[in-house]
Amino acid sequence: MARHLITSAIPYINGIKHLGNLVGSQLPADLYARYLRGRGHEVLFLCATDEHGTPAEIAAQKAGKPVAEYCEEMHGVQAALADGFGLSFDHFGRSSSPQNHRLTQHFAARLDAAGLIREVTEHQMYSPTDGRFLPDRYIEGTCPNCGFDSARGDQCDNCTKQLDPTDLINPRSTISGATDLELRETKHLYLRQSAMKDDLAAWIDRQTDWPVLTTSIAKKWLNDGDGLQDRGITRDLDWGVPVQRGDQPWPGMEGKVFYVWFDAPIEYIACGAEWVEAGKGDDWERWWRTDKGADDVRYTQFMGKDNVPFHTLSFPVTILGSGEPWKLVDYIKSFNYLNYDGGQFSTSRGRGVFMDQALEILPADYWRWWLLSRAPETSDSEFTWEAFQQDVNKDLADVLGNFVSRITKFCRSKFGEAVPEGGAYGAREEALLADLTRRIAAYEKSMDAIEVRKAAAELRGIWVAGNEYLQAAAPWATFKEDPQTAAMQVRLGLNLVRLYAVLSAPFLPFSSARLLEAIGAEDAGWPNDVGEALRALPAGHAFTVPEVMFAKIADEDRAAWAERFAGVRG
RNA sequence: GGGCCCGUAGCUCAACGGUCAGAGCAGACCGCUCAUAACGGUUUGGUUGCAGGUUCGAAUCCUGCCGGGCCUACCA
Repeated sequence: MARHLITSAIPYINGIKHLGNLVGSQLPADLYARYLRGRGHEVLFLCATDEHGTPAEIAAQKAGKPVAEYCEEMHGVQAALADGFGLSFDHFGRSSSPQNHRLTQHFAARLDAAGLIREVTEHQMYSPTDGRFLPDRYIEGTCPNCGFDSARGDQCDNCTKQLDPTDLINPRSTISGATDLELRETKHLYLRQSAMKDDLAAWIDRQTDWPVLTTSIAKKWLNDGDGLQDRGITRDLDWGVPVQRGDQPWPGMEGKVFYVWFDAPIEYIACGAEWVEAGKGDDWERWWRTDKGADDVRYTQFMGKDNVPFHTLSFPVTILGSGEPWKLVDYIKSFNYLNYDGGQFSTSRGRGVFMDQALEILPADYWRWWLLSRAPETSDSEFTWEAFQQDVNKDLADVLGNFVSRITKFCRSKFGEAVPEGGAYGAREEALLADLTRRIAAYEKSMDAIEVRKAAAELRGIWVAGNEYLQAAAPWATFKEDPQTAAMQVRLGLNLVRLYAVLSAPFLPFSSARLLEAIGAEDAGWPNDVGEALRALPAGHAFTVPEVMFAKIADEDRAAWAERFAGVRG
């Protein structure tokens, strides 16, 4: 038994996430956490909402609420959706928690003491009308290069030229439309990432088993142009962690907060403290401090590719630069993007399926299965309703659901609703055991390596093996000549249902629970020995025939949904 | 502009220097009738984007070209 710390990239607070966000971090992290728990390992799986930054303040303003109240509400909404998808976080925290405030300020003090923070005076656009400094993206104007009239302050979407907000002709605030923007002087703290470039490079070079996606992005940032740049870690905002050195004031930084990308990863750690505070655990440091028991912990992070620089560079600088024995990540699993029907998911245009809508139209396991079995591991992948319908109907309804249906119903009609007695294994059964043993080992290997699509394919193969067995054994034919042998075949088939429920639980937790309940299984332990696992339900054991496990998606539904989610959400 | 990734059967993907390039879906045929008209078997289908090169041997390594995607540091 090993100890596994797992974190999923923390979702931003300003709205409901779409399926692309879900499959990029939280869902695979949950798959891995459930699998490891199933194997009997000790797991701490943490996630939280990322609540600071300009977008949160603006979203709150639009909702007509104080930002703290808005965040609390949205945290509740996201927590409920996470629950709906069966995301089994040990704790779902908040980056705005007091624990994170304290820890973020603590790290800042340590980094400052280590000489890794410097002050920089710079000029930024300020909007008196909005009463705030505006990030480059919140300023629009006419592109000096091509004349496009909606160029953003960081880049022109029309000619792709990179811009500085001061380059724009007739700049205006995208929040209020105000044009009375002025350049103001302001002072910020920068994290001297450049000072740790060599340490980071050496650390990345040692990670030979990480996904190419992860290491290539990290190396790009390390070596691009003049190398790793220092990064501003403070902002002129009201909502956030106040800039302090530990619990001491930071002269010159009054009224400023830490940049959300500085405090967000620290929340991974603070979330452990929240977990204890919530009464769910009693010692978070044994997961996070290598001097307090975290030496034997394996720490795995999950994220979309856009998050990789912060997890391979900025956050490790925070950890290493502190000079304290915090647990550093051991493995980073990153994902590409899931596109929607020929384009990108778009939150602003309501294009694609969002978590709340997904749960309205179908059970969570449909989404979990499809998203995970087609996860964008090696390249971007695409959601289409045709593929979704076809794959889900085939894999879940026809292969798994129908297997459960045919064996339970056959037993009920010939032997009643209890596991039949009699008969003994022959060559066919021994071959099945050998086949399953091999397939389960392959499944475990893929899950251990977090090769999600491969694991799904192997699980499906295990389901298919059940149908192959029934076809070959043909208990409906055997029953006429040799009821004892038919009883043995049916008993084996019913035990396969229990085995499938156990093996499928990481992918299909809700369906797995339904199956175990229907079949009346008391033991849902991972099968260490297949032969033994297939004797778990003894002769005479009562069961019930479950309702249709997976109703098929009809053509009319598919067509209606395709239209409904094509764009423009309320 | 720079960098990275990808281009393999109609579709989604696997093989990452070595037996006839594999699997699922879709298609065709056969079988079964327990089952959600479900299941099983057989089978059609590929000069592995193009052109060169290295090698006894290349989908795999190198060069160039064509096509697609992503990233490029003040959104998070």
